[in-house]
Amino acid sequence: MLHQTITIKDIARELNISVSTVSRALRDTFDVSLETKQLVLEKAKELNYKPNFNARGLSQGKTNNIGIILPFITNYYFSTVITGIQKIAYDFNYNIILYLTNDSEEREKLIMSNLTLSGLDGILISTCASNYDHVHEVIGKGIPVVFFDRTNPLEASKVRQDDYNGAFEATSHLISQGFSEIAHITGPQDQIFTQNRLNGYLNALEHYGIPIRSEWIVHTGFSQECGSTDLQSLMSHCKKPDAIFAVNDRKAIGAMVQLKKENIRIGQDFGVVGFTNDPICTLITPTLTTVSESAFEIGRIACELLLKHIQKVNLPSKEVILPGELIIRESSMRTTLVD
Amino acid sequence: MLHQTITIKDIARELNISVSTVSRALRDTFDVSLETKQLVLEKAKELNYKPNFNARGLSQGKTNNIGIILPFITNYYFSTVITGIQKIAYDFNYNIILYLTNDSEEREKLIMSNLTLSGLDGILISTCASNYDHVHEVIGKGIPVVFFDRTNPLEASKVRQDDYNGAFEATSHLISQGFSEIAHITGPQDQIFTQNRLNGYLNALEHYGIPIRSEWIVHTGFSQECGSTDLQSLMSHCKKPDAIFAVNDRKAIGAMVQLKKENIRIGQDFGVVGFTNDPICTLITPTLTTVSESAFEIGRIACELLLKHIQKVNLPSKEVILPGELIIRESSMRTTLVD
DNA sequence: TTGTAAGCGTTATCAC
DNA sequence: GTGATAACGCTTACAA
Repeated sequence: MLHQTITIKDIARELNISVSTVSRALRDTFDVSLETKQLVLEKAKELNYKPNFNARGLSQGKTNNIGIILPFITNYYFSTVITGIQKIAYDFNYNIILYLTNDSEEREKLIMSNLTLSGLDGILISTCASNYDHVHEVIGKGIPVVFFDRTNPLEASKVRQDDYNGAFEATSHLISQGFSEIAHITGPQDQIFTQNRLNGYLNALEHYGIPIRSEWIVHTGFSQECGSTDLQSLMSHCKKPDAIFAVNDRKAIGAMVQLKKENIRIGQDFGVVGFTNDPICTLITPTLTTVSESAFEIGRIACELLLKHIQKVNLPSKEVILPGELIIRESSMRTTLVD
Repeated sequence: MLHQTITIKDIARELNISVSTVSRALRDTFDVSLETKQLVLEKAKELNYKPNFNARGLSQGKTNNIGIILPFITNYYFSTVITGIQKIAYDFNYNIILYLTNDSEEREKLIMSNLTLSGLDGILISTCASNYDHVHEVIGKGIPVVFFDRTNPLEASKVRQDDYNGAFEATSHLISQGFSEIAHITGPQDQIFTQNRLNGYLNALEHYGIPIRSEWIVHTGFSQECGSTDLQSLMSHCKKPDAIFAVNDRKAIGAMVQLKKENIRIGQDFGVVGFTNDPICTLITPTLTTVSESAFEIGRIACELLLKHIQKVNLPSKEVILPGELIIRESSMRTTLVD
């Protein structure tokens, strides 16, 4: 009795009707009598019938699987996005299949090219790549793709936060607190969201008539460790900054760790602002000012959009930009009481 | 040309051979000549052939998909476990499909019963349930299941950390630091890992001849907020503890937040130890003493074990217990310099 | 070593 | 409304 699964054939046989009728009844099509439909559903329940998705997929050309491709899941932002995606997917009876690129462009391309495309109805991707042939190929095969978080110049649907305005507000806030030597520590230059945050920073400085110093813009990685080393290298210049705007909270925290080591009073003497609103912001001392990203919403909206594309083949692509919100905490307040 | 996919038929036609030969060549079976194999592989590459996993799954009765069922992914521990699982799965050409239960037993059962079992070769689960009929049903159908993290009394393969010893060491450490009024804040009583940590705590007290006070054992939820409220309620007793061992780092941190509010000096006057070794432990002030869990390893080993079960039908089940390691930081050190 | 044909569980296209 | 039957792409006896 091991591995013996119930199929529509079994239902058909027991009910003395044809498989096509059973199939129709189960799918609730219009051309089946209410009576037989009842009978079939009852019998299906009785036998504990579960549809075989491989067979269904093979004959319909769809699978109810969507792929998620992203760099990591071990941070607040991405894991929350996935939770949002999962919610919608689950509600609409889609499975999500997870692929991690480790922020490696090579790996991302490998995954995409090996992708069992026949097994995926659509793809949600936060790309770490700097060119997009591999995405083109997939789109060319008619598989809908929706980008989230990290964006790109392709003609495709995208869901992301408003990086430019968030960065503009963050920088403006530092200026309003009286900081004027503001550095920016960020990630690789080839990411568009990185560029947007940089532009927000630059335009805020410009807007307030503060000179821009290119040596105060540091491009390294996204990790906390990079935040620490970035700060170190900034402090080695003869002219030192009195505040930093970091591309994300992890780097901001890395910088704070280093500032503490150098006995610089965060808030009072040195302003720090991050980006993301990782829950950790409220746990560290001092608490970290940041720009909130609606991670769950981004996941939710991206998934909804993808499902629409899956349902309707030539749906025009669409870009959704969610506003962030500046959340002011101790790390940027001159009046903070550091404990 | 949209959605037009290359099948083995195309390869067969172009090469003037039969589909079965193509199939054999692609699967690298022994009964095909080296020559034709070469030809087929070349042509496959040329046409950019990608196998259809639905078809393959349907005919072989396997899918190369494994399901992961767990409460959340938005914390360090689970997201790291998944990363470990993903690594192995990817290396062996398996996809992982993610299901989140939100720590709801009802939801877990719903997911399991709706599971497109035909679409899954095996399941990795961190169950939040207190009875296991739903798991039995799946195992009964011959789908291999490996439990990770949270354990249970079923006859099945399991991979988990050594909760008992970790808790024993954590508590012993507090005692060795001179704390003697040690409370334990933990999760729901029906989880076995919770019970194990509780037992470790109890036996350590016993071992050092310290009386056990049942009012100092608080069962609530696993969240940080619960940690704060637990501490509050402990401090409302006339006899107050001078240390806590928390079931996880989140609750420990919640307790620390509350201790700070009450102006109690953590480390010097009040010892705190957590469990997990979330990276946040090193970022908060004071840094948090904890028991490390090998999250990535647990994922890796669980996945390897599952793949073995998938390959070999009647592999005897096996329980792997990974040791934790006490990591001593400021929160439990009487000599700590709190900044 | 290769080819033929049946079969995996569904859905879809016809007839009736 | 219902029932044959072909098809989806692949694997796998069995034959040659």
